[in-house]
Amino acid sequence: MSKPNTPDNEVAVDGDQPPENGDRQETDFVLEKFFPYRVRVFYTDVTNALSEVYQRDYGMMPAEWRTMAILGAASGGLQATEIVARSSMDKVVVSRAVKRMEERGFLMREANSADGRSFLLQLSDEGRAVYEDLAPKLLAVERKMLEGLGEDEISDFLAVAQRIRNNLAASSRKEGS
Amino acid sequence: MSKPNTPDNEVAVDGDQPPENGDRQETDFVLEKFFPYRVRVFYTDVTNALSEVYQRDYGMMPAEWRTMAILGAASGGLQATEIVARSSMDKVVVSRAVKRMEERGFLMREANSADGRSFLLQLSDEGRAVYEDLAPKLLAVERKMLEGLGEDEISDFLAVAQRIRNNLAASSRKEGS
DNA sequence: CGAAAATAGTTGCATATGAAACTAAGTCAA
DNA sequence: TTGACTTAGTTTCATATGCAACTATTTTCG
Repeated sequence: MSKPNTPDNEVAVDGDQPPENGDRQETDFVLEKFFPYRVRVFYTDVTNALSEVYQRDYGMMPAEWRTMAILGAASGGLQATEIVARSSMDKVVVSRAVKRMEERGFLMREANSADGRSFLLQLSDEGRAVYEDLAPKLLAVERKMLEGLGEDEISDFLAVAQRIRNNLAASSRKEGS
Repeated sequence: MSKPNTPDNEVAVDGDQPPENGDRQETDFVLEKFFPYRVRVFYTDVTNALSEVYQRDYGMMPAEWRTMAILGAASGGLQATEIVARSSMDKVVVSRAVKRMEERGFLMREANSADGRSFLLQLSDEGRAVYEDLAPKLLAVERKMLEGLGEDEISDFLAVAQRIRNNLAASSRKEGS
């Protein structure tokens, strides 16, 4: 398994019709070898491992946890916009996460005197307690998933991911006239 | 198991952790550096690049494209179960993708004489034409995103991803039973 | 100034999702 | 056989999602 979808120019040889489980290649597309497919499978596992924790312990959704993670690290109040920017989540998603967290008493919204359109968000005491409980657990999950991997392997991995993102950004820029 | 939404553990922050230095800021969580966060950002870009194509050209959803990818590579008819197994998608998702593709004339369902519960699925001529159009385009996207990367870099990347998955599988197995 | 454009955030709508219940068919064992 | 269990696939339901339209402010600039 080195290169994804290596085109080996194989022409379909499909003499008759097998009764079941036919598996002949007509084209050189094989989902299991397709790089994006593997990325998805990988991502699914990673993300499930995390959400299992905050879902199970506090019934939180991904957007809520991410919002909490950002607010937990901040000292003053943040605007929702900053959370959007730093979480790379949709603004609608953030809006709803904030709403739900406020309802649950995890965060407080104060009017922003500097800008009447926005609010300053910060964790409540309860929210902070949840954060202090959850953050170490999630860092433990991270540690566990990276177990046995060297620093360099991890940074290489991230570097490759970044280069791929750059490639994609470049090509979408070319089309997005 | 505990009910959802119910913290089944102490929220209290009692030091069972490494010695602190007086400061109560013990949690050092930075979302932007958190490995799973980066994986998500990466995944989002990769997946968007793909869906942009089949979405734009044929209004297909991810599940439909994946179903098509598997059927396109097969010669005989496949059961939905096989698609579930090979796509790592939920069976409900596959069921609905199949339904929609049938409605659109992309695939055909015949009764399975060997097993009355299931059906044999295969692409219609129209579906195959779409597949033959789409597969090369998506392989091109894959090529583009991997541009400038060596084979070894890619295989290292995938190997790391696999090791992480193994770590996760191992730890969930430990908790599971 | 004040009208147009931009921005923060929310909401409406149409669709996507997955867990669990369900139907139908097959398998197993006595 | 028959009745319990398993499996394939669909449906139901409750919730998640994101685009676009919306309200309410602020900014821009003629």
